[in-house]
Amino acid sequence: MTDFTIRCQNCSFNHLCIPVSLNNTEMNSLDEIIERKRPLHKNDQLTVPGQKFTSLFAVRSGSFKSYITSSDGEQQITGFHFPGDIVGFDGLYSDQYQSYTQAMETSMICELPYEKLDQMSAQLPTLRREMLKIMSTEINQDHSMMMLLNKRTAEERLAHFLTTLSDRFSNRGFSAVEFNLTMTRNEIGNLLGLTVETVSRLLTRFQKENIINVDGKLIHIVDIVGLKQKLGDPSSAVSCSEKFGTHN
Amino acid sequence: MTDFTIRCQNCSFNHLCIPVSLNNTEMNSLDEIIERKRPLHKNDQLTVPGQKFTSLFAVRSGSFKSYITSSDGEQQITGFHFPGDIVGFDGLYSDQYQSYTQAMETSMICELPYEKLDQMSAQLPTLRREMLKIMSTEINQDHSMMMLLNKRTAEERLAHFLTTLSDRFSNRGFSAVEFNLTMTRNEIGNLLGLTVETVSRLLTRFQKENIINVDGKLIHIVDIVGLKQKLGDPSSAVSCSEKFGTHN
DNA sequence: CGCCGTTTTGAGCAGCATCAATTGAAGTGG
DNA sequence: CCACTTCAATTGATGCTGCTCAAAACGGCG
Repeated sequence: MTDFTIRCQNCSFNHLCIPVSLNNTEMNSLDEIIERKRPLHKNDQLTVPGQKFTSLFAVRSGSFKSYITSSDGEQQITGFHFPGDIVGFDGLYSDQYQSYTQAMETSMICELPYEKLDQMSAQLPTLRREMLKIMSTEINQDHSMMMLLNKRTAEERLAHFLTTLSDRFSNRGFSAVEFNLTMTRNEIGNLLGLTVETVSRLLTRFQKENIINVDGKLIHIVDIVGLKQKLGDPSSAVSCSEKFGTHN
Repeated sequence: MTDFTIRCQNCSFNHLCIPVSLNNTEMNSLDEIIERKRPLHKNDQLTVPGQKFTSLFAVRSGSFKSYITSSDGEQQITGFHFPGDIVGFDGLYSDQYQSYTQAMETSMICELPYEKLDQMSAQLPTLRREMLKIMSTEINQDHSMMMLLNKRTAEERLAHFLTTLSDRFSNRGFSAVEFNLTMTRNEIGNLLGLTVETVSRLLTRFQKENIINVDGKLIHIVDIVGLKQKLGDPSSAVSCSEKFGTHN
């Protein structure tokens, strides 16, 4: 597809992405099979349940949410995705994607056709291993999430969410203390098993406690230590870091 | 190791296990690398967090629970495992298992040394694909679990749990309507984000409503239709079937 | 400017947790 | 083999966290 002259080599998120464990030669082979497509706009669907599984996708810019739905119309967000994240693993199960993956803003993706990826992985042990590793990470994150949902209070959940976002942005070279939420309060609540009202109330509470500053979608973390004290659990298995954007 | 003259070929759970998509030749190669070890006893740990990742494990008989712990001592059960289930995928992430996997009764396992499995998978596309597929299933199940925990009432959660157990036993050739719980009420509650008391109260309520019969650990499902009516969600993405024993 | 989706704030309520006590079952050792 | 200990399960009384319902303020966009 259109190239846009982007290569894994000079991608600023390659340390988070599939290439992380590949050497230069391997990265070049990977580059060969990647299709870089035109941007998606806000609310565009990258995958939809039932759609034939063909590819994994790496987020190049922007942000996505993944969610599943139940037959009675309930919606459950399973993760938010930022640059470097891989999505689409849910599709391997039955050769059909199981989730919606929707752009939360104008975003770009790298498409990794699975057949080619699979063939490459037969030759490259590191690639083979890396894919399993990413899926394993996802599984561990989901397990941490189960603990968060079952054992933590609303306050602890939101504190986890904010510190995790902070970590993720930091990993990507963005500010760890000031960032824009691309998701609504409603979506945050959906992920965390809380209502909008509770999320809103907690954000204002945190602000009153001089832990954060909230200006609409803009979050400024004033007292990161105070925020971390609100985590029920100082450090869980997979640290919940990178959790809130589970590869789906 | 001691052989016990069990082979995948004649294992009554091979339709649920890794061999499901392999042909006879492939299954034989797999058999070559499997180590069948002596039985584990109740409460024995198959894996422990931090332990070096070496193998995946297939449950051959008995049952296991997997759980993670947080630094403040909280424990979160992430799944129950029955014959044919594969456990250990959590270890790929950092070359160390992340969870405890503990026998709930006297149980047998097949050990699949990962290095050998990986080498085999370079040659066998079906095996390669199958491993990813199993992990993908696990991820989808975990996502269903998130919806269950975030959106369903206590009653709906327990109804889900019971129907899922029923399905899983049925898949394994056991009775779908009468089975023994190998886990305690406490462990059920832990998985479902409920307290022991709530689980106990609900079981007695279901019994009063003539939906099930409870005699200690022995559950008899009297009215499967009535039970399914209690599910908030008649059919979710991965049906939550096979969910409650997530491969960890 | 006016509309609509999002966010905030308040008041009241309920589902499930917590605390407490009893019973039952299982395992242990004398 | 039985007494004792320990753990699991049941049942009741009470309370709290976070949900529900409602309404107003805000903000982006055509």
